[in-house]
Amino acid sequence: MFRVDIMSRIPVYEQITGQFEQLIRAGLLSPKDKLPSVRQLSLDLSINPNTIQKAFGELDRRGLTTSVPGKGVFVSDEAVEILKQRSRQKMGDWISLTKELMEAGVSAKDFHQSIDALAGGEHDTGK
Amino acid sequence: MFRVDIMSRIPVYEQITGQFEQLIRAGLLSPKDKLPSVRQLSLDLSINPNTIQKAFGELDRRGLTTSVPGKGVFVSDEAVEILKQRSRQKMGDWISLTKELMEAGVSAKDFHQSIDALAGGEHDTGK
Amino acid sequence: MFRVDIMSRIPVYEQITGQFEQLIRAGLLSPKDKLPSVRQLSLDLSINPNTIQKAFGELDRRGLTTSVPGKGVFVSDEAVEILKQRSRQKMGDWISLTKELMEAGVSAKDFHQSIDALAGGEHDTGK
Amino acid sequence: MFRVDIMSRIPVYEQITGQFEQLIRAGLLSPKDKLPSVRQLSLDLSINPNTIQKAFGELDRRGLTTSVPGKGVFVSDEAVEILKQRSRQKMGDWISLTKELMEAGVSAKDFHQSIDALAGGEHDTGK
DNA sequence: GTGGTCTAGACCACT
DNA sequence: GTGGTCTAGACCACG
Repeated sequence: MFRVDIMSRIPVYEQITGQFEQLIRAGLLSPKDKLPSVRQLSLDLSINPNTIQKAFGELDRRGLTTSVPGKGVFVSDEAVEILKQRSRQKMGDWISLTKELMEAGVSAKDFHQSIDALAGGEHDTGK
Repeated sequence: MFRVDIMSRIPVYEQITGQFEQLIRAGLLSPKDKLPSVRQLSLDLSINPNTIQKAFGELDRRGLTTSVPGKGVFVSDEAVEILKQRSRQKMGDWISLTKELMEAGVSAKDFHQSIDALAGGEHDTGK
Repeated sequence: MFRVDIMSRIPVYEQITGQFEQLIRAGLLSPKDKLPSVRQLSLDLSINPNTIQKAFGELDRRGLTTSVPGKGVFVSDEAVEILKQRSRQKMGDWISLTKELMEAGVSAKDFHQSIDALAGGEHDTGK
Repeated sequence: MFRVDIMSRIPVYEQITGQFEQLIRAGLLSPKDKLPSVRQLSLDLSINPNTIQKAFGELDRRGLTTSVPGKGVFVSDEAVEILKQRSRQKMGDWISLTKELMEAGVSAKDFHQSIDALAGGEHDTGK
């Protein structure tokens, strides 16, 4: 279920937090669900427990999880809302940036092509 | 040649820097060309000299112009290159951000629609 | 805590930014610390709020502070690192320039004397 | 008399102008003296004539030489004065930079050591 | 209360 | 004439 690439440039703990966020967004992990224990995940991924701990700390700091000492780490009630909120924020940033680039001369066509390229070319250019 | 909208929510001095950047990008203003004087532009646009000064200071800071006290403000030799460089940078940011949003579940179709909306609405949404 | 010399030929706003940089370098002002408000500092130094504003804008531009409208101006998390980075950069420039001057015939002895002169005279030579 | 390093990062034409400046500074080349011809220098250094031409163009642009079509390139009367002027300018820059670094916490001792290192250690630290 | 922007009018140093 | 700085006083949006 989890994949961690030791060789990647992006920190391992971020790879972990990222995947948990995906699971929550997809509804595979819901509020009050329990995350795997630090020890267990550490063994499964062959990753230093400290790194797992750091990832969990990040999730906590972002309000996505709640740590209950002695019991485990649980998805917070507001997790879904927080993720939505963050997406809205980023979408706002994306719109601002797109506007700026348009003023700098980038055409709508350029954007459409880039998007198709990023999406894996599952959309034909003819529109 | 210049248009300033005093009612816009975007600061007047930014409107001015923006238009000068456009002129340089379009080649209507080339390296070593002289910009209008602070006082002259102030009169033409009915804008306080201080505001023009702030705009020119911005252009200077960005390396697009060189101010020579007592002589005037001139387009720098590197202006065009700097603008290109900045566009490249921003395009890179845009791609990263788009990728992130795709991972968060935004579909290619959503992006295509947003782009068409942004390309269609020429005027400021602000105010 | 602050001293501003209105008679100095170096602009007041630069004197202010300089002193804040000193405070940060000395650790008397740490990341997330709040700077005095524009109005308060304006009263304390008997300096026009606009001038303080300009100084704060400079600090912001340099990444040393973060302005939060309605709340205040705060030392940024990266401030210390930025100052260190800038010193490294300037030291590199200094070495290049010194090499160049040596090639142009300036002797090591000349440099030693200049340094002692600069280190001895604490006050501004200006005016 | 001339040495050009093809592998160096600094452009060949700059290496050439640099060496001519040295000769003028040292008095080995005086006002009204004739520089070697483009063809001759090209053969001696095994360098493309265009590169030599570019170097000579630079010297002309800087006012150090005067090209007389059909006769040759001659050291200008003002060459020595221009070089002195440039050194004064650079020395001013050096002083400003040194002051700045001192304010940023670099001690006089640090500077003395750097200078000795750059000069090749021909000056003992004991002072 | 905070920071941010703008106007009006003034002075300086430099060319 | 030019750019650069400063003062005085005002208004806005935000928290």
